[in-house]
Amino acid sequence: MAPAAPRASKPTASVWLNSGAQGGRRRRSAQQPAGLDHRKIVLTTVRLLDEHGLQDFSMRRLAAELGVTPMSVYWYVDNKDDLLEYALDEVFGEIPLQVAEEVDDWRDAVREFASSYRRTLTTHPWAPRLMGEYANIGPNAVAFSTAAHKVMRRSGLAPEWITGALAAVYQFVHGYGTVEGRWIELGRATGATEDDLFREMARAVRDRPEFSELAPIIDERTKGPGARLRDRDFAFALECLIAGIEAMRDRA
Amino acid sequence: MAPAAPRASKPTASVWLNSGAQGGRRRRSAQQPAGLDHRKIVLTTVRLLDEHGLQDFSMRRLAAELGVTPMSVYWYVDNKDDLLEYALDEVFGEIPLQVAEEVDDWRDAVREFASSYRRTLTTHPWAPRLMGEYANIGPNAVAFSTAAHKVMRRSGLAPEWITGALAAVYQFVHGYGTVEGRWIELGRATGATEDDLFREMARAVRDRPEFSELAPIIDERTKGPGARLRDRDFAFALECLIAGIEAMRDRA
DNA sequence: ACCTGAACACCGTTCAAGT
DNA sequence: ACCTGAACACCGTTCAAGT
Repeated sequence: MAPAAPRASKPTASVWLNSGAQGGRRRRSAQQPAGLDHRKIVLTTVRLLDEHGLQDFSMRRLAAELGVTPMSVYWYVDNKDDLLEYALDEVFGEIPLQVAEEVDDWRDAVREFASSYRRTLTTHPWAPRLMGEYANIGPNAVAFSTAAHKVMRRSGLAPEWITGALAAVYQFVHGYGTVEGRWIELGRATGATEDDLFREMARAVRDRPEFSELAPIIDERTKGPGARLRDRDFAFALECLIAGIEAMRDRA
Repeated sequence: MAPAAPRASKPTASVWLNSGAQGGRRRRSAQQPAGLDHRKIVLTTVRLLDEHGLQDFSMRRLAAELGVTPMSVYWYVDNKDDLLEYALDEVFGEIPLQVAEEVDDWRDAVREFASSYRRTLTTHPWAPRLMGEYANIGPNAVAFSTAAHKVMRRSGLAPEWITGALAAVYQFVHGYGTVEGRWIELGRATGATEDDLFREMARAVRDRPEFSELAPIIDERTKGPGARLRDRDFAFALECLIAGIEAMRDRA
């Protein structure tokens, strides 16, 4: 990877903390000389990130993709950080929120939410990385948190436990989807299938003295298709969480 | 932040997949001209990452810290990615593994493990970012996974459910600790306290139409000290997970 | 109002050379 | 065996200028 990059402006907590935060300067509906546009820039950013990953994304590549000089983008966006924060909120907007709310059983709502979020993470493997970097308080991200809270409140848990239970579910789904996305990314970068990659890792671990303990698990995973096992584990873990929330609720 | 950096070598899955992976070239115990050394380089890397964060870490800064030319480091380490992977495995080594194994009740072992791992993440907020980037199959990381598996096997769950249950616990702790570490980092970068930062975020969210739903939660969190609430939520979520695992086990 | 060009201060890394 | 120096191909971004 290799992160470190020169940073001229001091670190701010989030774009969304700025007073008129919805674009670098102004928004115009009229056709501009180069046809540039805040939203067009953000959508192109998302597409480039999806296609080539975070490592290969640069302001200069984005400009080239838009058929424009690097500095043109800076008229619409203050800096790269802000642009990435916009792109991140954009993918939060892809998560459907109504479906979960319309379902009768709160447990089905949790399952629905979990699988939507998981799908978003695997579709945009760069997204969790940015979520770890920024504050996540864009309009779509806030709408998502709000909807998640609403679902968890239907569990019947006492109010003071809602955030804790939500954290358990959310962090699990987030972490799981992140790891899955990383395998997908790695596969694309190296040109190998996920299962081949896993077998290669397994081979490296096998040479270690501590291997004996992990042997059965690794052996199971090098046999079948990884995708099925991942679905199985995801489903089971989610049921653990739901059952745990019910158990804690009934204890009180 | 700003990730993208030029990358000359093609992406490999992990340093640990190389045949003689434990140093760039050779290890020598005798005193070298500049006193450089594989382990010294890794430890200095960890220290710099702790002190200044991932964004400000560069091979050139590392070399300067070591009192040496940038290219000297490359005699011991193939590239920046490999070095960061070494640094990451180094902090995995800080997690005590015996304590959890010696405890009688498997639930106490899980609690012990969870709090150790959480502490490691908050002490090295850059670490989770690297875990998302690399394969995590260094010797210390593998020892950690092995120990975690051993603990979960004591729960009495059927073998095929161990990995799923472990994922639930691990991903929760990982995600939670990552977020906590991020607040700590942000506080250091902006010079504000965590609670001040949270209040600033809350103010930004308050102006949105969707705010009404989140109001009570945010209000609760802007009052008291955030650290206490975070401990409370962490503990509750962990109990949810343990209770859920027990419930799923007893269902079978 | 919108976009360009040149320049600055950084990167990681190669390659040939020194001791 | 270990380390240096110069150079290359990239970055994000400022600043002054064009239309």
